[in-house]
Amino acid sequence: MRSEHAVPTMKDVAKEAGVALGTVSKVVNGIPVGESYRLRVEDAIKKLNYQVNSYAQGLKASKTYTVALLIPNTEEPFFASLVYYINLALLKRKYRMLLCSTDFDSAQEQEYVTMAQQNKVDGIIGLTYNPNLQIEENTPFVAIDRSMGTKIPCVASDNFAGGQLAAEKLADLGCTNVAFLRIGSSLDNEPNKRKAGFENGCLSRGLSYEMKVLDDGDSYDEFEYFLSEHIHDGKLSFDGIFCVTDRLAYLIIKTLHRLNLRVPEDVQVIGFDGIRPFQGTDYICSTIVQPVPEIAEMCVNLLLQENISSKPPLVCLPVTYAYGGTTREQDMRQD
Amino acid sequence: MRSEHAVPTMKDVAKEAGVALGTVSKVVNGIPVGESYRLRVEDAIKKLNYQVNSYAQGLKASKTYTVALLIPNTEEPFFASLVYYINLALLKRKYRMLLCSTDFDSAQEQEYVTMAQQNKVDGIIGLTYNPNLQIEENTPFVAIDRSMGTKIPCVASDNFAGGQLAAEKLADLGCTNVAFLRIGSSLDNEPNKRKAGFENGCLSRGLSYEMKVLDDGDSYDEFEYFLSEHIHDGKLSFDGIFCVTDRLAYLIIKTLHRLNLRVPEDVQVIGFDGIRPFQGTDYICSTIVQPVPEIAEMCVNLLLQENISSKPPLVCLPVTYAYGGTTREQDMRQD
DNA sequence: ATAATTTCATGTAACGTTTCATATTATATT
DNA sequence: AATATAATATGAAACGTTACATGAAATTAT
Repeated sequence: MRSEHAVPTMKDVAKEAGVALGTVSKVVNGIPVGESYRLRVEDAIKKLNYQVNSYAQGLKASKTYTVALLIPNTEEPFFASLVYYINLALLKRKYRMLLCSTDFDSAQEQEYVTMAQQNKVDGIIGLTYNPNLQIEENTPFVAIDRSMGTKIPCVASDNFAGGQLAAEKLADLGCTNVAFLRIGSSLDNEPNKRKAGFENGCLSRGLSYEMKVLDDGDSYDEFEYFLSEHIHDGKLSFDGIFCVTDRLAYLIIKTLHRLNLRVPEDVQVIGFDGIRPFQGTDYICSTIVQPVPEIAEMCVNLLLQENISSKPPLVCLPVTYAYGGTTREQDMRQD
Repeated sequence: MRSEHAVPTMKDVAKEAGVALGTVSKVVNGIPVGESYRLRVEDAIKKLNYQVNSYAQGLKASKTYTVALLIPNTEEPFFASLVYYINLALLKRKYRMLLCSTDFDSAQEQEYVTMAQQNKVDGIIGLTYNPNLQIEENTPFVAIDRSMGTKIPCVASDNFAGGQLAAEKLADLGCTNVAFLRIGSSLDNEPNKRKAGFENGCLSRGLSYEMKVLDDGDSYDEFEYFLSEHIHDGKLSFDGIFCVTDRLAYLIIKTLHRLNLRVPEDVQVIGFDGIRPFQGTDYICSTIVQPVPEIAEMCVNLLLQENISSKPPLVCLPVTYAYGGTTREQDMRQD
């Protein structure tokens, strides 16, 4: 006994329309077919409410139309934004996304790469921290923010230029004595170029600067010590701070308030990423904005394009500066 | 000519191990098989680096092990959190997620439901706003935050209790004259019960209260007018405000600052959702926290469970209160 | 009017699994 | 020792699609 809700197949459509199986396939795939045949098939499709079975297609084509995205989590705003735009770029091309959140865990990253290959994804986009991730030769891979050898293209913001831009902005805003604060992975990744860019900018603009760089395991408290050591008579010796991320900037601003320093009156702060709370129009702090939609589009483009020969090893996309209340451009304008 | 990188199939494994196809299938699926056979197959699998083709499995089983998630976007913190935990709950069960961001657009919601069914997903979890969404009978569906008829289970926080809790907290914190602010869809959805709960709490605690409810299309500015109308001699007539979401609370707090009112000194504010900026430990405001991990787990459970008979029409999960700097529990403790 | 050519629908094979009826081997029973 | 029974490996069929070789019909050329 056939189930009452048996899902119709091409065979059913062919029988209903009185045509051959192959003809139905052609109509479904938009391949030209005699007018009368097309109409009959289209009617039958509507009548039976037929929908193609993408699994059978996938089996036949040995293509899955699925791309895995490896990302530490999907809650931090920058990652959430990447997830959103990459998913969008994939859906636009009729691809779907297998979302793998790795929680910054190397073992889990490897596990997901293996799993992704088991699920026979057509490719992987990865923002990963595992320095010796094993990727199968025949699985297309695009990395975000970290070069993983010449065979794998890497997409990132122009982090060096971003660091430089931050220094230049602080100089334009009247700073003379600035600090660079960083916490996070010391892997050789693209975001770590922000430091060199900032240094470069400080030198070319004659800013005196100090660096405080913490590692992944270090305690955030060291920043508080660092800052309080630079307070004399209630005044901070820096008039500008560049934080490696908006996240850090957010925490530093809180710390500065605890230390009875006002932002931006006593010290101006610039972050990096371009986070806007609740998808609003305002940035959480003055910041160097990463072009997330463009990064997403570029990743998907590189991953799915066929002409492998032309894949560049590193694509750096331009960043911009945005005011977010923690700098003093108003004062500048009043001049 | 066979490609050099031909992907190995069960057939290849069977030949390599010198056993039948069905035996390989059993080993792969963990079905007991003679010791010597198992070992030979396992060796062959390792040697050929065989991985099952989930598309062939899907075709045979007419199961896709894919669940579509319909959600307005993946960037707003509450949604991002749902995406994260639902994805996690699905991966735990070897399911994958087809992420569909609808941008609050009814037409797009319908489009995605249709597309999800074309992709032959095993079910759909949806946080949707389209009041007359067409869902196929045989596609399992679980709704979040909005009842969609008796056949479709709905999972939500206990919004009524949350509203009540907010009123009680404000009363405990010494408020006597409070306001409820809401903006958003006027659909008959679960979150809109926060208002009734709050009202109920105010009545039982003898708080005098006022409500300002705006619709989706309305301008946020009306809140600013509303608040400024209640300022006399620089003092706000409310000493407590309950905002329907943390997002609104965030905006209202900014507005209060613009109106030269201090939070929590002049007026205490409680939000709803439990948003923590940058996945930190601190909440963005004092708030009623939604149990997102539990909501996610419940959705997946309900969607994938076989015994259809026992599906409850509405599951309300308990909320909690969390301090987030915009209320004055310190003052209470100092008593 | 017949032959040559083009056009296009047909239907079978194949994609890589799982399942199930059958065949084979090992074990227990008389 | 010979048969009955249990245990288990085998391999063909089927899932729904696409691609391709085949053949039928229509068109053009002679």
